[in-house]
Amino acid sequence: MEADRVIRALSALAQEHRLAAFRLLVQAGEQGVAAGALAEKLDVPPSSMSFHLAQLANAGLVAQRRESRSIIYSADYAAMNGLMGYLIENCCGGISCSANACLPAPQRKSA
Amino acid sequence: MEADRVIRALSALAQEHRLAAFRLLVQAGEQGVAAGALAEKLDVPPSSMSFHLAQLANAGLVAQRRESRSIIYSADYAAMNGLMGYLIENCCGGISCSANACLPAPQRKSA
DNA sequence: TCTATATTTCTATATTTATCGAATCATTGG
DNA sequence: CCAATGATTCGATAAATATAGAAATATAGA
Repeated sequence: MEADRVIRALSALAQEHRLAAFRLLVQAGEQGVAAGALAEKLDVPPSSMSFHLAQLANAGLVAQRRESRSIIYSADYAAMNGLMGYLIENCCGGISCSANACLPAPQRKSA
Repeated sequence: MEADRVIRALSALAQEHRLAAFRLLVQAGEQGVAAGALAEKLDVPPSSMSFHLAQLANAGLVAQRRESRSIIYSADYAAMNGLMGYLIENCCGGISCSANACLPAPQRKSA
């Protein structure tokens, strides 16, 4: 994942309603949630919700599909993993490490 | 980590110079990097750099310490892990999973 | 086709964020 | 104490983002 896309993904998630919407989608899984249902659940006007969902889509964090009159949004897990991979991949001076192990020696849990 | 703090952390990282600065700090480790050195490396005026570093600090992503006339910044790995943990912890409907395993069944690498 | 539903796009406005020179503050050495 | 260095704060402006009503678009059913 390249820097520009990472920034768009981080910007997309760095907003109250979008972070909440994304988490709902992550929990909903592939089945997804309709735009209107998200708007209602988050108590946001449809036009505002649409604006936010467009940002998440632009960042590649969510996919959308039409189902009858509804537009169903769903989380793109690969993009989420890619984002986290980008942050992880550059920690510890390039040495690969898991999310819970990239602490420098003196800060490890065991210390 | 609570939602408000997560949003501040994501906002802090969602900016070209700050993302670059944070990555330099992550790679530098505990030793850290002086504010002026970061400004020079990123080719950003000192006052702008200071503005950005203050945001990273406010989000809890970096620590700062004075060393003679310099202020040394260093990445807070615990905060970074906390942020990623927050994103991971809510994936897959609450079932705990690692960063590379939170794909729904039909989207797994093996499929 | 007409109407209702679901969502998006348009438009205007309010708010937040980024930029950077100048002034200020803190520390060190002479 | 004074001058030099490293960094931050102030202030003014530019740019990006958020908000939400109104209008437009797409689908479905009577």
